[in-house]
Amino acid sequence: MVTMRDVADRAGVSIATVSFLLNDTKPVTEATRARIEQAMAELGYSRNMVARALASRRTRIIAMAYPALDHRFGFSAAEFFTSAATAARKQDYHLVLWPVGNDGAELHELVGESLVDGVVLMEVQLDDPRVAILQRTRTPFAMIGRTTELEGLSHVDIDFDKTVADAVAYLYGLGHRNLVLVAGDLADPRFHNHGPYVRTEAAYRRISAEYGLQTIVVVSADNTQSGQEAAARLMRDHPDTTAVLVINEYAGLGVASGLNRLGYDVPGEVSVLPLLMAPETAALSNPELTIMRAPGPELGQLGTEALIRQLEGAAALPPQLIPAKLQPGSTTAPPRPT
Amino acid sequence: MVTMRDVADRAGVSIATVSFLLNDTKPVTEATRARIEQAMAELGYSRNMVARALASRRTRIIAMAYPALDHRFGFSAAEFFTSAATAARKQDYHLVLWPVGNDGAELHELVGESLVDGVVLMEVQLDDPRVAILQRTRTPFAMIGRTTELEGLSHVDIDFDKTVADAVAYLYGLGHRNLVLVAGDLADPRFHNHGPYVRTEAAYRRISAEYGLQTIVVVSADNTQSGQEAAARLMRDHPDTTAVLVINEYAGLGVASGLNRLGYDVPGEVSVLPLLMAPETAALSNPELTIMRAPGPELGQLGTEALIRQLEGAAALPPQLIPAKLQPGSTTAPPRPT
DNA sequence: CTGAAAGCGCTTACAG
DNA sequence: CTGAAAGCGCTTACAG
Repeated sequence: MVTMRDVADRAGVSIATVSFLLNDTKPVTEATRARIEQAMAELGYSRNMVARALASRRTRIIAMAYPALDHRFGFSAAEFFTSAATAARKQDYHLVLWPVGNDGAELHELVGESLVDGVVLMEVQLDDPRVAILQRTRTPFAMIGRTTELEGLSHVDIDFDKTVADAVAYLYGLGHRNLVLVAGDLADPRFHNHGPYVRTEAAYRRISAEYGLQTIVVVSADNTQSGQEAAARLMRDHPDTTAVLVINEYAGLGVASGLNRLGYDVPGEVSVLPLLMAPETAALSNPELTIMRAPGPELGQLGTEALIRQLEGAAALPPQLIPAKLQPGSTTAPPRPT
Repeated sequence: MVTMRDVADRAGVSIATVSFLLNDTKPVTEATRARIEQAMAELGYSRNMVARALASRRTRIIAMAYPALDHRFGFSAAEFFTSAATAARKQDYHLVLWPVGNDGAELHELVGESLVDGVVLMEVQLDDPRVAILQRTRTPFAMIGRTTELEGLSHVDIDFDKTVADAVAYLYGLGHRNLVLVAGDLADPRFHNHGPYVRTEAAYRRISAEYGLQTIVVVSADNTQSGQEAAARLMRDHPDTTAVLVINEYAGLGVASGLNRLGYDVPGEVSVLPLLMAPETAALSNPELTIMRAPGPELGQLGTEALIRQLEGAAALPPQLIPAKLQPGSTTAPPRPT
């Protein structure tokens, strides 16, 4: 392995000067810069991150903590990760995906090892035990999602209110008056405090009332099968339904295919509009779903940037809420005239 | 931060003894063990991985290099990653997911930093430029997949021959004689040397000939849309078809839904059997697909274990090939009697 | 603008 | 079985 010592010797300088140049921490004359750069090129030097981390007490590694056991890692999670990794790399950080349990045991182990400078927390619950661990160990972190208590916590999240408002406005504008929300299952212990479920459903109840619409909510777990069953249930109990909004990504696929197999024309008879879906998931459906496109890439980037600002001691950005945006597909249309 | 020094002082021993205990590298008497363990507990000590890495010249970090740009990260990749991370943790290693380009630029940067002890390479191409980089830099690595040249390279892969043989035997046993393979698109530059495409198609051509069957192959990209188009094309050109095998995961979804929307009864008229699919993908289809379940978890585990054996200097295991296994669903049945 | 030196928190021969 | 000490490859006051 070629070290800074080797470079310094060949360039005829001290290792301090090499370090100053590499980190751009002190000015170096053009002449010595040239000698050092030539030496590095000739020797094929590259800096040892481990030694740098030990000496500087900064590893420049950020962990994205993902509750792998409780949440499947699908297209949406991949979007988060990819955009976060890109954002980190731009600022000379490495972002790694770290599977952790929701209870925080692995997370505690991870931050104890001094291996990461900070943590981006995904799939934050309203009362997330992982937050307490990070606070107690004074680990810098940013949340994608929100706990109930937010005092001073760096976070970004989906703007559920605006997402639902835009979705309802869109369907209302098409002429729909008989809407149904297929919500998440808060009775499932893994999701009993799941912010997106709670906030989306609350927003829907408020907004549908504002429009003077009947508020009908049916529940589905996040899988195709359950979405299909929800579709059957809701058409049985509410046969006048002309448009369905769906919170869960995979339930959304199931609602669309379930309506199809029940013989309903989508969107001729019933429109389907998932509220938080990745485009790659939407493309799995046939016809391709009209969706409120989940802002995964934006959130991954903003969450990472918020964390890095903390790490660099810059002023914190105010929390940002990003709405999902309408992405046209083939599952929404005006209701059939009666 | 509480260091080994603090623990040693409190326990009245030297830091060397603490280290010997922690690493189990030298015997320690029961009495001192107890004192050290108590001191660690009282102080809440946890070892600094960075210092350990620098001193031992081993970071105990393994990177799983994933070509994020060229391959979407879906359920199959998530299976690899999760099982590999679990296997690594069992042996006191950390496995991190590292997005890299297929050309190897980021990979070169990564291994130059001395941040990882080794690399698990996913989505290996038949002539993968990343392999040369790892060899040149003498970085230990294991491949999930195979290059053409395999001399001395640690690898695990799918047993494509057995997978196809089992799939054809199963359909043949049900009575099918008019099979079609929906293969991958080798004309796509991102996949022109994609081992799974090449090997699966070759296996199919050989095996269908052995059964005395007509060998019919149509091509599809790996998305739902393309799979649907392939379904339409193959039923138009080969209306006698009673069973379809599909290489690509998302094309498999499209073939099934495409047949449905063309009015074919699946599996009454046409059986559909994807050759390499994750169960979570199969569950997205309706009815749920019968699949050859891709051995993602096994490969992730075996690839990681193979790498760790290298890192620990243990004798290499022979390369292992794991077949996909039939997982019953609702898209295969005997052909309709004619 | 550059350098000598201490130090980051461990591991590991070496000695006893 | 235990310890003193060198060293891993850097960064960073401090001094000039």
